[in-house]
Amino acid sequence: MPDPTSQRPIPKTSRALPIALLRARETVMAPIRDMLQDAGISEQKWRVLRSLEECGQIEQSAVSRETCVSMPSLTRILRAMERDGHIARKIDPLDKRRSLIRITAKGRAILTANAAHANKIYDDLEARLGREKINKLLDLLEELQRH
Amino acid sequence: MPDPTSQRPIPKTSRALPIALLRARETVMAPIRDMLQDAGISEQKWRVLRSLEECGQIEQSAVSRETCVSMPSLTRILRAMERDGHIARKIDPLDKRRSLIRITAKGRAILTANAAHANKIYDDLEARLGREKINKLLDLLEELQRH
DNA sequence: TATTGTTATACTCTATAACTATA
DNA sequence: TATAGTTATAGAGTATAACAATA
Repeated sequence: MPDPTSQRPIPKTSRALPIALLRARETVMAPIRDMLQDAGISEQKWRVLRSLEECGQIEQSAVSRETCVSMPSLTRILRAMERDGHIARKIDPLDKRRSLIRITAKGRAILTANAAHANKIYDDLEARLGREKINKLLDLLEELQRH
Repeated sequence: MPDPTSQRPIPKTSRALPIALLRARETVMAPIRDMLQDAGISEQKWRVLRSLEECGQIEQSAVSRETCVSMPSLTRILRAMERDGHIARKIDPLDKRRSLIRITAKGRAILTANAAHANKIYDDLEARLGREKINKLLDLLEELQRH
């Protein structure tokens, strides 16, 4: 008897998690991209600011994990953000290989300057899908992370 | 009184849909990336094959929408896939601006060659999160698309 | 005039591996 | 030896706009 897994049909793309997650993200990101474009900040930098605001001072590898940006990309991005005064870094005194990153007041100002717009986008989404479903979706996505 | 939306705190990144969707996708994609690497096929080409298998012969703009690949990128990708015999194209006789794309037997062979492995990855995920939760997640993602 | 797809440009991200400094 | 981060390289993606062919 052949391996049953090789006989199962390939699922519809709408029922394949990687594609479904990508499409959903593209949908949700569309208005946010417009916002970030106006603000002159890339998606990746926005995620860095959001993660640092949330986590406080963390090492660069942690920023990489939080933001899903590769370390080589992050090196370049943080260099630009430090030059622009949006983040600051210091060497970890306990382990001089480590670089500790934190958001600056100027970086935080970018978040607050766009908070109202970001909330408006979120409210529009909530009005379309409903708060309960969005929360359920976020719960499931978080659970997927933990596994 | 100030706009109340500007006073609301920025949500945790784990409760922000764009970031949560990205992280979830990175988690799910990790084993699939290994599979595709072994198969020598890019993520984008894999999505093209999956979408064509599902939709039959469709025009290039539709491939772009289905796969979330921009038209300029798709032009390059389809050129390579046509060269490799994985897809075929013909001009739409009813509208000669349109390019109709379909998967070839050789392209379909890539899907079937990796179906067992892909199913194994899916089964592992299902074992961790549970079929019910995965289906609920897919339902919510599909609903997000429709809105 | 509008639309489909291509091309060109400049920029960014990725993957990978080699490298430096530190542990 | 192992780890954190940097650098270098090649490949590929994006956004944008200009363009050709067709409608």
